[in-house]
Order: sequence, then C-alpha cells, then structure tokens
Amino acid sequence: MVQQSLRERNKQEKLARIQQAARQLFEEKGFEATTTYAVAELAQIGTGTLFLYVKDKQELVLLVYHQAIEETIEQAFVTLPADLTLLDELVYLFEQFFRLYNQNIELARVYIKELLFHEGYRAQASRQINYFLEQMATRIKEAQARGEVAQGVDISQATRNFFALYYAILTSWLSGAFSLEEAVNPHLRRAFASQINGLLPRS
Amino acid sequence: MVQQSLRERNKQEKLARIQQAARQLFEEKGFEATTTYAVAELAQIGTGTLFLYVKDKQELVLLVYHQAIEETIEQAFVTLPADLTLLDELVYLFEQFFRLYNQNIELARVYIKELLFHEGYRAQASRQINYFLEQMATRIKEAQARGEVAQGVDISQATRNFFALYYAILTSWLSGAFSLEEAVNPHLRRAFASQINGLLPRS
DNA sequence: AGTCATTTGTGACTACAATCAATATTGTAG
DNA sequence: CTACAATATTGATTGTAGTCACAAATGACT
Repeated sequence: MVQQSLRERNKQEKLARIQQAARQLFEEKGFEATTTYAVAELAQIGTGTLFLYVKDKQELVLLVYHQAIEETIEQAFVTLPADLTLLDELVYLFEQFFRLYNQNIELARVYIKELLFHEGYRAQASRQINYFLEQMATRIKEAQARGEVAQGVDISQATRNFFALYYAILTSWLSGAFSLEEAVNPHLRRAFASQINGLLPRS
Repeated sequence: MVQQSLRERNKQEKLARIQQAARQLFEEKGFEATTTYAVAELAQIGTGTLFLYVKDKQELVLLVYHQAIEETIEQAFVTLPADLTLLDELVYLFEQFFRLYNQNIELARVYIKELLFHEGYRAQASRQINYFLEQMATRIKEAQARGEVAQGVDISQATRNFFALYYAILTSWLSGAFSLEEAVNPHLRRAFASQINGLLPRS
C-alpha cells in the first residue's frame, strides 16, 4: 500500500473529476460549445482551479484521450489475429485508432491538432507512441525472421515510416477526404504496400 | 486588360494591406502578442472589417504563408540541380520547405497547425500541394525512364508517401526534436531511402 | 442627376479563456 | 494544541477574439 498524503489524494481526485466532467461535456455539446466555466462547475472546483490542472482548454482534450489511447494500444495487440502477413498485421493495428477517433470526429480533430505542438503533453504522448512503435518493431522483426522482410533493413526507420503514413491518412480522413472504410482499405493498405515493396527494380 | 469594378479593386487592396500588416506585426512581435486590433489599425480598417476578410486570427497566418509557399515551390523546381539521383532530387526539393519554415519557427508552427483542418483555406492549400505532388511525380517518372525505379510502381502512391514522410519529419523538427541540418540530412534522407528500397528481400 | 438595392464597412459590445491577489487548507515542529 | 510555513484554491477581474445592428459606399436603372 502506497502511503499517500491528503494533498496528493485530493489532487488526484480533482484531476479525475476534471477529466470526467470534460469528457461528459465534450460528448454532450462538443468542444467549442463547452465553456471552461461549465467544466469547472461540473467538476466542483473554482474556475481558476481548473487551470492549475491543465494549461489551457485544449489540454482537457488531451486529458480525455490519454486513457482511451492507452486502452486502444493495449487492445490492438491483444486482439491481433495470428498468422497474418506483415501488411495485414499493420493495417489491423492502425485500424483500431481509426475506430477510436471515429467515435467523435470533431473531438478527434481537436486532439490531433493540439497534440502536434503542445508543450506539456508531448512527453506523455510520445511515451505512448514510442511504446506502440516498439511493439510494431517487434512484429516487423518477426516478419523478418520468417523471411517476409529482408535482412539488411533498418527496422526502426521502417516503423517510423509506417507511422508517418498512418498519420497522413488519418489527417486526410479527419478532414473529410474519404470515409472510414476507404481510409483503412484502399488508402492505408496501399500506402503500406508501397512502403513494403519500395520503388527499386527487382534486378 | 481585365475590367475591374471599384468594389473589386477596393477589396483586393484591403486584402493586400491586411496581409502586409499581419506579416509585419507577426515578424515584429510574434503571433500571440499581435492583436487583431493592431492588425486592423495598421491595415487602416475597422476591427470588424478584418473578419470579413479572414474567418479568424489564425487565417491571417495562412494568408501570410500562401505567397511564400507559392514562391518556394516555384523556386524549388527552377533551382533543382541536374543529374541528381531520385533520392537527392527529393531531398533537395523538400529541403526548400524546411528553409522557408526555418525563417520563423513559431509562425511556422501556427501555420502547420492551422492548415491541418482549416475549412476555408484547405482548397487553396491543396491546390498548391497537388501542384507540387504532380511536379514530383514527373521527376519520379523520369527516374523510372532511366531505370532507377521499377516499371510496375504506382507513382502517385509513392509521391504521396514521400510527402507523408516529409510532413512527419517537418512536425518533429518544428517540435524541437532536432536541428534543421539533422532534419534534412539523416532524418529525411533515411526515411526516403527506406521508402525507395522497401522491405522485401531481393529474391 | 436622382432613386433604390446590394454590397461593404464600422466600432461598440459580448462571451469567454486565462490570470492573480487574496483566502483557505494541509503539513510540520515545538 | 498552537503557531507558522508551504501549498492549494478561489472567483472577481482582465484582455482580446469575434459578432452584429446600423451606416456608408457602390452600382444599376430611369
């Protein structure tokens, strides 16, 4: 049992209430229409207190998604079907994020946008992303072991490339360029296939 | 000579004054510290009038960069050295954008962030991006003609992949992950090389 | 030129994110 | 238990982006 001071416990409870209040209001009324005053009220804290816990209104969205992203990453690997090709594995893994963001596209836009250059949260977010990348790298190494991938390949570079391709398609999709199904199926799959195949002639 | 009404001329002059005023103030004081009131004053218009020309303060940044991006794209292809390998050509082309954004990194961050999901400006911006992608595709086809690239390859898919890789490295760089030189040289080059080489074993 | 309709411009006003000086709560040492 | 320091909380206040009811400018038509 971890010894925890009253202060520590109060702080954690407040943060939890803030996260819960923000989630609820964003769901009900959307990000724009939710005021920080309303979040503070629902979380039963003063308007000023809110900003001791988050740097700005946008950070509330990061707070809301943090948990969901954690769960999505975990579930993605747990439910990953066996015996897929590398391409199918990668498509499956990233598809889970599309499904998460599909639950509330307006909010997902705010999240992706704020995540880009947000100071305070970048550390936490990149911890999650790095964990995901490492897990992916493991899968690619397995594909290498069974001969799907060449020996000399820089795995961590390839991993980052796959993530970059996913990210570009995610943002196009969130901009309304195409449907969820299209995003995953022709677009993500083709982009990954192109990365896997490369451009060189088969000498 | 295009016949132009007085209305049309007034509007264009005002827009030009707004663009100029915004650029000057963003340079001098940065984005945050510049008020829309100050922009309106310098452009010699009412505070309300500003918002007939741009939807919000962020759109001023898009306005400021629009011209610069146009010129950067044009210059990139004009100054592209002859007889480079495909990889060197691509690195050269994208490097020009890094140099543009390097002139004012804070402002570049705002630009890249706002561009993501901005309604009104997406059309204009994607016109520019599509033009750039087409020019790139032409270069890749030339590489294909000289045997650097395999015949069956989906060129427009590959083109979009290169852009996605550039974009990911651009945003990492703007987040302060590494220096300008590092961004272009190890990072962009390696990412592009990985896309060109692919992952498959050379049978 | 004079009348009217349509487009463009204006700045006082509103709403709200974020701040900060004042207050309350919790921890600690005697 | 008391006194005091350290930390956390508060809501009135502020600065500013963006709105809107009204005013001015422009163009079209007779």
